[in-house]
Amino acid sequence: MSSDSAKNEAPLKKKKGDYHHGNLREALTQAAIELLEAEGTQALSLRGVARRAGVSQTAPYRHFADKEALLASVAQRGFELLKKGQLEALEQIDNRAEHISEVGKSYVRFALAHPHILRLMFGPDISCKGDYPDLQVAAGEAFGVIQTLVTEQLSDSDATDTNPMMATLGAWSLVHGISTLLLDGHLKQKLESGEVNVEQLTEMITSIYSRGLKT
Amino acid sequence: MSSDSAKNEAPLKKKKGDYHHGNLREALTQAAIELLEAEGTQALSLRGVARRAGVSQTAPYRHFADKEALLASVAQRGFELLKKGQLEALEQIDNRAEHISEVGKSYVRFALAHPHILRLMFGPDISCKGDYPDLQVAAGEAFGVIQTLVTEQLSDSDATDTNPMMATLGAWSLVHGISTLLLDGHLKQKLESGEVNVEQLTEMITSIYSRGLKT
DNA sequence: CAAGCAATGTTGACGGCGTCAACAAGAAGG
DNA sequence: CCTTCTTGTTGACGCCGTCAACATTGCTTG
Repeated sequence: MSSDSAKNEAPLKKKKGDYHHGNLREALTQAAIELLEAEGTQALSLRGVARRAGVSQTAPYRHFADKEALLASVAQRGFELLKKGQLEALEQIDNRAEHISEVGKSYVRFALAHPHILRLMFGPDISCKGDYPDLQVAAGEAFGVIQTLVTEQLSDSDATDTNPMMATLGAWSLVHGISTLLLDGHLKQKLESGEVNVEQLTEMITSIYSRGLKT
Repeated sequence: MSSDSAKNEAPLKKKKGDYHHGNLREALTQAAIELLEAEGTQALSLRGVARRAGVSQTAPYRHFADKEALLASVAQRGFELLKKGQLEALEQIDNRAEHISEVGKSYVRFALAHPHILRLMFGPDISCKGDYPDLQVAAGEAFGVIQTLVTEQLSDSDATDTNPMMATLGAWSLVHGISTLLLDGHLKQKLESGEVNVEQLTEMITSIYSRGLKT
């Protein structure tokens, strides 16, 4: 979005001696993402985030109601990034029939690239997602990408008795299930036994589902 | 395994004045399950578990290396319970073609009945599952049930080019994805918009996948 | 049956955490 | 310049997981 201009109006690190930071909310979110990707959810503390941003332990409370609110901000970034990845993956494929597999693979790719963020986006660390409207909007938009694809695929086929929303939820469940099982290490050993890599697995599985949509 | 005999050799609550408990490992696991189901992972503390079992805060360390080891014990129970539910669901259905949907529904039922335990079973709270052999065995057995079903279904059809292991992983991903998305509240609002309940959704989606297996 | 030893439970302490109340420094507007 | 609001700091509280040191109990072996 915004590249740093010459004036440097939004410092991400506080300069020593400055009492006011200038853009602490953004800096905290960024610091949280970095710590999260490096250490995981368990190791992510509000105090640690504050330290990394160079402020005192209670400074975050001027910008976030509590730790969960900061996590929600991170999760929102996650959904935005996920949507972006999906759209980019789609741009490169013309054949409509391959769209579902392609967006599935980009979903899995995102999960493997940002495991901790994905868990934050979906897990229980943010107990009530309804409390964060921005987060809900971002999540809804990412879902919308899948929804469009599945609906297209259905209208291309002759399966008029299949509810588009239900079919979408199925596709989402499928790629989400692959992703979370992968992250938690439940698929790794089984993949090795079949000499198949993750991309191939995703391709196979989404194909099976996609085939089921056409009848 | 061992049922309590007349002698009551395994008290689950320590009697006041008894220095030794007799079966603290079991009692702690049970206490952890109760607290988990009542309050969720976030609120589950080792000290709280010890309090509920009526022992001091460090007593658990005689039976578990650390908090994670206790959680692993709970997760193991979860897998055993899941497998049991799946087998029971299967017993009641003769028609082989309905088996996948049926075990899928029992998986989702388990998830809704024990959300916190399911998250423990799969989530990152137990960081390295390989460290707990009993847990891995239990997880493997629950997976085995799905594997048997999918392999049966494949051999009933004429799809000889589909790898049974990959098809199994797909089925697992599907029901696992439905379950976790449900738990985290991502499907609820979408279900309402389509006036469909959870059982129906699971039925529809597993049917789509199952159909894809037959071609 | 007694002595000793291993197993099991307790007490007290340490540092880290999330969060709150009280205070301080700077910015903004008259 | 003086007031007032925003933003950041200090210090404290009660939790947490975990460790070391100690106490109690029950089993084993002579």
